[in-house]
Parts: sequence; structure tokens; C-alpha cells
Amino acid sequence: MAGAESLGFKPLYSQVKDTLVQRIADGRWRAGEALPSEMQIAAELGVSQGTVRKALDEMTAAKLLVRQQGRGTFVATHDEARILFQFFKLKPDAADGVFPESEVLGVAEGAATPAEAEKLGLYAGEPVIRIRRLRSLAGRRCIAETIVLPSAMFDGIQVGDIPNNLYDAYAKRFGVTIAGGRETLKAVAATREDAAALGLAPGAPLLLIDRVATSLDGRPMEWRVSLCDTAAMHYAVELR
Amino acid sequence: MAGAESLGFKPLYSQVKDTLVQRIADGRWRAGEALPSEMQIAAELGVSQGTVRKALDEMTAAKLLVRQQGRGTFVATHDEARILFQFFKLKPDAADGVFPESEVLGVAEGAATPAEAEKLGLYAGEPVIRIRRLRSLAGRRCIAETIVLPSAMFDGIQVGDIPNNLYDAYAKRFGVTIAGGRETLKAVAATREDAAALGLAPGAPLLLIDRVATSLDGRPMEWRVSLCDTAAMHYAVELR
DNA sequence: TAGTGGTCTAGACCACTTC
DNA sequence: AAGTGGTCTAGACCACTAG
Repeated sequence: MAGAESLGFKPLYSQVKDTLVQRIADGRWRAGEALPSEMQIAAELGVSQGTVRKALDEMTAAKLLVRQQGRGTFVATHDEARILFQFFKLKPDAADGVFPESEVLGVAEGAATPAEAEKLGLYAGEPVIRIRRLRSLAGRRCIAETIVLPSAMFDGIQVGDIPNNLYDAYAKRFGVTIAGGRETLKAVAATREDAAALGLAPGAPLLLIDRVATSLDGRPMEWRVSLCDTAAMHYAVELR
Repeated sequence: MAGAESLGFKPLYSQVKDTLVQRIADGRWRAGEALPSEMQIAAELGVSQGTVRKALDEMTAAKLLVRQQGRGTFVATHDEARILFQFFKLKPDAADGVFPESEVLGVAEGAATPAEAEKLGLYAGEPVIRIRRLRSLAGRRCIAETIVLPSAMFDGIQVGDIPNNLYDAYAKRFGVTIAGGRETLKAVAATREDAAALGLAPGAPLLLIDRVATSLDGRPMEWRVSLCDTAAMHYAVELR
């Protein structure tokens, strides 16, 4: 392995991990595909099987890989089950989580506002794509959502083109793997427009979820603001 | 190690972990104290150092232990830094997180309501302690909180007795280690009383945080409902 | 300098899947 | 039966802390 010398000791397994993450980012193995076996990777990189294992274990903990005894090691997909577990934390009060349906209200390209530029790590004025949609849980419209994407990464996305499971589309159509993110939550009063869209009275309390989602290398790839009517649903957090 | 035979394979390191967790729950090592070294534990339990290491690594990941190269392995404490990171997810919009101050409004014992009993795994009517307090961030009252505890676990807690850092007190005074929990969030409109307590207009949007905190063995030990004015603060979540 | 945790290796065997 | 990941061991050496 190269790149270990000088200032600041970096363990071998960590370098192996960086190598493998880079290869996934480069599309060497696509979502759902199998990596080579531990022994093959170890032989190729000239390290022991235990060192490869530690790298793979960390990537599995980061939900980047899925390992199955007897089968192999696979690049994690953004299937609905994973999204529900990792990214969509709103659950109906009286039931288990289900994947929400979506109605796209509009898609438009424009110049990034200062706020958008700051969230996405762009310069103000760079082109961005804005998506507006309503989402429903159990047949009831309860989320009004605005999504902002850097055009440079998602060139040519169209209105008829917006599937319900966006992160899966980012991966399959644009090679962008959403690996994590950060959300901030506030309680706000519904504006007239929000209230109309969700069928509520103006001033009704809404949960505002502000999310910046990041790719494998930690760069921001999506800014999403969701306004949620939490009368019959809640946002669930595990403290560990 | 005993207890591995029959139905359902259980790895050795997992049994080692169970043994060590049980010892912490039993108070064999108190918060902040050092465990024996890997070699000593391995020798005592008759397993290899690597197996002990895997058990300790998992406990460290669960924030139960803190390990320091060259020093030793220590039982995690509920110091303010840890609480801030693991349990208190409200941050001022314009600053880093700080530990909130508290004013206790009242402490009273009573019979568990059906809702309280369900949250705490008790029978309705069993005795519980209820604590009401206001919390402030940056000198501004912004959280109204109700805390319900099973009297059986927290016998003799008094009004003048409620410190700002409750989880530290649970550990030190009652031997109850809060190891995790589950929160559900909603946006609600302030009632007249909530509004008065927080200096807001009735109907103002508030973030309602409903938390059940659990001990080492996963049993519910505290039910806490917090009403938060999120005008100048937010609830932060990392998606990983 | 002694003792701790952290990394790395090599090899054996087990559990599980697939053919 | 062959190949995968999962567990367990034993031992070497490194990085860090403390006396």
C-alpha cells in the first residue's frame, strides 16, 4: 500500500478502506454487485485477510456494504427498505413505516441563491435544479417538499423523470451515491401556501426538516426542505 | 465460558460482552473506573486477547466504555460532553451546543396513569415520581419538560435534590445507567399554560420531544416529554 | 521502562450458501 | 464439495501513557 509515510500514522486497514471506497465512487462495482472475496482483495493489495476484513467491517457499519455469510460482499443499494431505515424517519403514529408516495408539482432550473450555494458548497449563481413535490402517507398528503440539486451533478433531469425513490435514481442514473447527511428540525407555523397545499388552516404547527445529503466523499449533493403535518405521524430517533 | 450450548450459535466474544455488561450493571466497576487490561480479562475468562478485544470494541461502539491507548479501558461517565453528544440534540441556531440550565418547578409522587405505565413497563397505579422543570439555553427559557420515573428505581428523590445533569445523578445516586433511548418528535401548538411558561403566544408552534430512556438491559427507566420553542434553536440529526 | 491499547499477520476451524 | 464470510487463537510489533 502507498501513502502511509510522513506526518500522522494511518493504519493499513484504513488505507484499504479508502482504496475500496474510491473504487465504489469510481463505479468499479455498481450498487448490488459483489466485491471480490476477502482473500482476493488481500492478495491484490498485498495485505492479510484480517486487515481487509477490518476495512470491510467498517464499510459495512457505514451502510456502504452488505455482507452475507456464504454468499459474498455486496455494494449496498438504495432500496426502499434501506431508505426507510436510514433516511426516512417519519412513521405513522399507529403503524409501521411505509414508503411515502409522491406527486411532483414542478421541476425548474435556476441560479443558486446565496442560501442554496452555501448549503450545496457552490458559488451563488451556479445552476441548480429545484423540485417541488407533495408526499403522502396512508393516502393522505402530509409533506410538502422542496429539493435543490447542483445541475453539474444531475444534468438533464426532467419533470416526467422524477421517480418516487430519488436516491436510487441518483445512483443508477447519475452515479451519485448518497451515503449520509445531516438534518435540522424545527416547529414552524404553516404559511397560507403551505396550509393550502396540505389542506390545513394557516398557522397550523408543522415540522420543518432541513436536510443536506452527502455523497461518499462527504460533499453535499442535495438540499431538501420538508414541511410535515405531524398530526398523525411522528419523526423517530434512536438514541444510542 | 458457559451458556453457549444448544439452539442458536452465540459467539464467544458476545458471551464475553454479556458478562462484562452484567458486571457493570452490578456495579463491579463504577462510572469512570478502569476495567482490568485485555490480557487480565482474557486470562480470567479463559479466552484469547482478540476475543476480549472484540467484546470491548463493541461496548465502546455502544458508548458504554471509553478506551485510551496507553492508559486503559474505562466505564463511560454521563459527563456533560457525552450528554450533549448522545442525548441532547437541541442546538442554538447560531452557536455550538451548550448544556442547558434548569429550574425545577415541582416534584411529586403519584400513581402511574395507563399512559405512564405503558411507557415505563409498569402496571397502572404503581408509584411514579413526576418532575416538572423549565430549561434555558443562552439565558432564554425555551424548554418545558415533564419527567416521569418509576419510584421503585429512584426511591427518595427530593425537590432540592434534582441536579441539572439528571443522568449523572441516576448513575451515581441510584446505580441506574442510562444507555440509550428512543425519541419521537412532533410539531404541536402551544396550549395556554405552555405558552405562559415559555413566554409565547398561545398556538405558537412547539417541538414536542417524547423520550423513553433505557438502562443497560434495555428496560425503560425514564419517560420525558419536552416542549421546545425552536424559534432560535433546532434539533440536529446525523444520518449515517 | 513497563504496561496499556492498536495494528497486522498467519492459520485453523465453523456456519452458511450454492452447485 | 467448494467457496464465502464469521469466529477464535497465538504471537509479533507499534503507539501512547505514566512513573
